[in-house]
Amino acid sequence: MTDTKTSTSGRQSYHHGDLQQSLLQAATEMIAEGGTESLSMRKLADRVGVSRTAPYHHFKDKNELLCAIAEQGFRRQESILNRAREASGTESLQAVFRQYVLTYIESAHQHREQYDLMFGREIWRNGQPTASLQQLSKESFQNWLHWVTELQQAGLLRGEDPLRTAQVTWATLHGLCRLLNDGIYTEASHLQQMCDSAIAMMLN
Amino acid sequence: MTDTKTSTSGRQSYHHGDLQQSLLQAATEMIAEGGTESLSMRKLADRVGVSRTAPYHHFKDKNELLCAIAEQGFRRQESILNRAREASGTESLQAVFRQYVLTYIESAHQHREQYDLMFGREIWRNGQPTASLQQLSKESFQNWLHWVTELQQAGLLRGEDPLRTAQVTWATLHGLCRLLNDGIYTEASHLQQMCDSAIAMMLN
DNA sequence: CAATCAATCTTGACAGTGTCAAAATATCGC
DNA sequence: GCGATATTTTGACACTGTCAAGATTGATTG
Repeated sequence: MTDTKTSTSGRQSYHHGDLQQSLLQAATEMIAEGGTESLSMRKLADRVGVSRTAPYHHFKDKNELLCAIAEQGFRRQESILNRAREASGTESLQAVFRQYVLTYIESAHQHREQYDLMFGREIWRNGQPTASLQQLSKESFQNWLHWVTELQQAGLLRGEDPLRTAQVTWATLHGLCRLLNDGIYTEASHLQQMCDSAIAMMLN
Repeated sequence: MTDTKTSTSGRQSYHHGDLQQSLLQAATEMIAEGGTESLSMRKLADRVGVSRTAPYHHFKDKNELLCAIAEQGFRRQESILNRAREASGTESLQAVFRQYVLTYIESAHQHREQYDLMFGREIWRNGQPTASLQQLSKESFQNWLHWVTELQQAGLLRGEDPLRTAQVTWATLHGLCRLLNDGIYTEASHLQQMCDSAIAMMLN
């Protein structure tokens, strides 16, 4: 009768047509608005216009849904890092590095709730990270490790053991993100200054 | 009739006698065992041997209870820092600083769940931090800032603006704690190496 | 086209949660 | 001993995640 199926707007047939994708999108929005805690499976189902338990045919768990959303975040991070590494030929390494740090933290701040989800206890402690999420996050760090190794060899970054250096520098970025996101001890307005201070600490 | 009141062991009278303290203690234990999420007001009441809503006469909220527990954590941190600063006269500054970093991270790891509570979203984002908790955490950072300023003046730490330096160095510590606690990208067995790597980055 | 089958969605149900209101009980100041 | 006050309890409500069983549809065959 009416147009339904893959159309993202009109749904009144029994089968939604594209529930999985709609769920992901709506859930991402809800998390962005009010954090993981404001996302309940029931409200989500309501928002998409479907019954409470319908989502369970596309995601085994709430946990699995959250993992899927976290994965998207890791993919965004990956693309940010890749863009930076690609630009490494054109500009000065230090400028590229600084830009990356800024972009990383700004992106984490812009998608703060998703960032919290990516590294928060909700997934990594309470729930269980999906196999694919684990792999993705591992690859993400491997990417960082590779770049840090290069930057070290180029004489830009301090430190000896590349692995330790990668861990510590990343911990610094991560710590800053968390502090900014949670508003502890820091204010968002000081972002640039703190970044520069952090970079100065890491540089050779 | 029977001995009750302030006695911490025997309770069978209507009035518990020392509920507030017992609640705090039991809640701390439960959190240490299974994290914030495994602590429910009802289970807590059960554990202390009291009815579901009794705790609400001593803590307005679950939030307030959590804040009280977080406060204890801040007090422990404060004493760790104070001990370090007191020892600054006897030993070499660098050795004292290294010892502090190690102790901080080890303590955060030992009381990981409480540490997550102290800086996690549960309190600082979902709930609302108590006025006293806010003050305590602010003082905690002020303490750190003071020491960092001293260490900078003594030529031990890098950086220019003491505030930025304090923020960034602390973010590094905090980031390491979180990674260790959540087991992301790091293993607890590398703790010492990572600490030394981090310290090398901060030193002048 | 008709019949079967698998995918998809819904309704009903259960145990668990935080927390409010009203009632019960004990302790303390007089 | 009596009344005020502090403390604890029972009942109730709305909300959560998720399981089991039934209803509805679209796809696949004969």
